[in-house]
Amino acid sequence: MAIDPIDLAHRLLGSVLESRSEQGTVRIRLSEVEAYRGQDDPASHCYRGRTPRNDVMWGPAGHLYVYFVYGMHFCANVVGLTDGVPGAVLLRAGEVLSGAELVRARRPTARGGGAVARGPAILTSALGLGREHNGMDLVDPESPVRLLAAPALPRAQIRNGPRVGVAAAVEVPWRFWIDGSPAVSTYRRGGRVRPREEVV
DNA sequence: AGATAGATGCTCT
DNA sequence: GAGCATCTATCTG
Repeated sequence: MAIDPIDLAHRLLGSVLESRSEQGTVRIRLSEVEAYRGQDDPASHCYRGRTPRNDVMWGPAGHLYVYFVYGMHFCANVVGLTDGVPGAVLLRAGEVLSGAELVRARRPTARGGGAVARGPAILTSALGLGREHNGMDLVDPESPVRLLAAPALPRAQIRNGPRVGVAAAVEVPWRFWIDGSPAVSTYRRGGRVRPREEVV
């Protein structure tokens, strides 16, 4: 199977991600995603070639790519690629359809009270995903984490704009979200803010 | 609303 | 050693 990350991003919007564990089941309807594609995309983890971390992004498609960032957060992607060009779609936000209580317990301080998961690290922890889920097949019915595909949304309901939180290629408009959804992360420009130089 | 600082550790150069 | 596909609390207007 081959699917371009941009097409995958469209298809993911409105789809439901289900995560089962001993603690319970959480279902989240995706409302915001962000596409990354290829070794010529400076913002992609694949920019400098294949490494142990980004290995999953080379396929197969439909698997989960989970990575650790900023020393404390995990982010989750769905792998999508064409013709050996690696890629993935970052899951940024969604509405909690079931398991809101568990979501609250997993991240008590997050805004939204368990009804929404705004922000990739919040969404990932809401689903209880970590290192051990990296590479899982989301299409396998036996998998504890599954993607329940929904009919494609009408294009008119989909908006797109610049990516969030990346220092390179910010202008690439590959962030997609459902128009009017309450579960969309607030835009923040990428890269750390440099401290002002001392004036002598 | 917007800006900022701090938390914290993996990954690659 | 530098740089992160971030979040939250705590300011300032």
